[in-house]
Amino acid sequence: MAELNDQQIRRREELSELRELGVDPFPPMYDRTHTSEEVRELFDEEEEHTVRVAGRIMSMRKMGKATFAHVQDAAGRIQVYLRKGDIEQYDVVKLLDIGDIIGVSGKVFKTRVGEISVHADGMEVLCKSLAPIPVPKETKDDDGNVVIHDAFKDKETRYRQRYLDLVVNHDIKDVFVKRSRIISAMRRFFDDRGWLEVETPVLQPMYGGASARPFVTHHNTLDMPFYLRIADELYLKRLIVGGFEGVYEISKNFRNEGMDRTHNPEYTAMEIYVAYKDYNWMMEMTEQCLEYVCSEVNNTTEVVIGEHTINFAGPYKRISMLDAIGEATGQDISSMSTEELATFAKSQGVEIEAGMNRGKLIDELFSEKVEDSLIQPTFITDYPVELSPLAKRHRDNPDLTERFELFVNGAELANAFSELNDALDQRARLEEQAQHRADGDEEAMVVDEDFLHALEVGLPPTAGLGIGIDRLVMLLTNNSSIRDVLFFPQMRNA
RNA sequence: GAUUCCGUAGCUCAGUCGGUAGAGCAACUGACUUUUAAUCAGUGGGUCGCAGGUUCGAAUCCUGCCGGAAUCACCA
Repeated sequence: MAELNDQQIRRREELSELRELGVDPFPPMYDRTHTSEEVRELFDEEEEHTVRVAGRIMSMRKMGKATFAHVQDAAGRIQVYLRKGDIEQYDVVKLLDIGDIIGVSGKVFKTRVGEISVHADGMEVLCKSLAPIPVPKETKDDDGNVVIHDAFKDKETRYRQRYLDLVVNHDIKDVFVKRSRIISAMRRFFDDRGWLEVETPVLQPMYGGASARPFVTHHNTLDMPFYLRIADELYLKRLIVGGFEGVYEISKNFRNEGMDRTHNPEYTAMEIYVAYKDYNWMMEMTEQCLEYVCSEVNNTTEVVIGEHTINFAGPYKRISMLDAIGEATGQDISSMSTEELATFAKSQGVEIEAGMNRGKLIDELFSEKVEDSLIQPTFITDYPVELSPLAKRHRDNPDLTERFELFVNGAELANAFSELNDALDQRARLEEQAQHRADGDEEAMVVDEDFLHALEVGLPPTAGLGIGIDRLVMLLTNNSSIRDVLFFPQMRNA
């Protein structure tokens, strides 16, 4: 442990002094009757109310024989008034610090300046805080807005010590509460339709369902490698093979790739598979789901992000990938040869590398020319087959797949397709992936024989959808960094 | 991976032209029984991210490294 600073030393001394006064600085429980919010609601000029509140001291004004302190609980803050004579051992009050957790019993009253407070007749230390916390102070300006002085805003410390961030910057709790509500609203939406929430392996002997590099670990007893899942797609489809007709999983996935403001090595995805449905049906379901979730958590389908107001009310614009590129470039690329496409892509500012296939070129063109402009929710449909090894070929064009991605605010939010259930086609496509892998593409998929066997047993027509939960939370809470919607974002060792 | 910026007391920050470290809050001592950025008087607290270099002298200039942020690239 690092050397103690003067404040840590002092607090340890106070701990001993408390014990000498016969005070247990870490008692096992406190019988709280009201939250800070309930106390404020309870106040009545006519009738006197007695309450027991508890929380962390966030500010303190000691005045010799009386002390005012603000105590913070999950609901907010309440001022307590501790006066010598009213409290059995006022010496204990003198030993209190900002950060200590206390319980206070007493009568609810209003101070001279009108703040509802608790006039203590008893005070118990519930946890002596041994490490000082940042102490921003709040004032109100002439318009009544809260002004925070010396805010605790160092991003690194806030991410590394999120508990401090949550204590001090209590507003940020709202983001995480909303995150929780988003997930539970989505869960409610699926449960109401009779689809089953399931759990599939995080540790997988063979990874699949996406193109990404995995984290590898090792099982000692079995003496074999395991991979942390990059997706749960192949397991969920096995469950549809098994006869479930609607399954979903809210899944932590792990991808051993770059980190930036939209990527964290572990992140949350929701994947759902529904039998006898196709991607057209899935687009409607996605619209309904997002509209529902958004209005449940924000009481409106509109979200303001930067300079844009995004509306999650359906229906969303639908346009095929090739048409979207056509609109953006004024050029119909659907009948171009791969060579023509490469030349055209280059003319549009795409960096061309040797070995880029038709699908890759189209994808690059799309990223370069279209993606950023997709602000309102937009379904981009019918991706090239090379880009979509797990998606069913399009009913009208075997070079394309029945796939869509949903773009919002210039970024991908969801990915879905009519699932490929032709086992022989799936084998051919995975073998092609394996060839890419052999050629050095570390993100290409591997051939999963058991998954192929499941398809041979038979997967009914099925629609599947994946939604990036972190990105959805970012959109609905107006945050531009994934780190701001994760309690504990991954950080390099300090 | 590239570029730019940042790293000084527990927190927020200042530190000029290179001359040996400052403020507010927090802490400590004293006064104060309705304060609320409490007030008043006083005190202590620093490996200036780390390691080198230049210099009589480095928080300051140079190089490398560590950590962070932003932008870009990569990532269907």
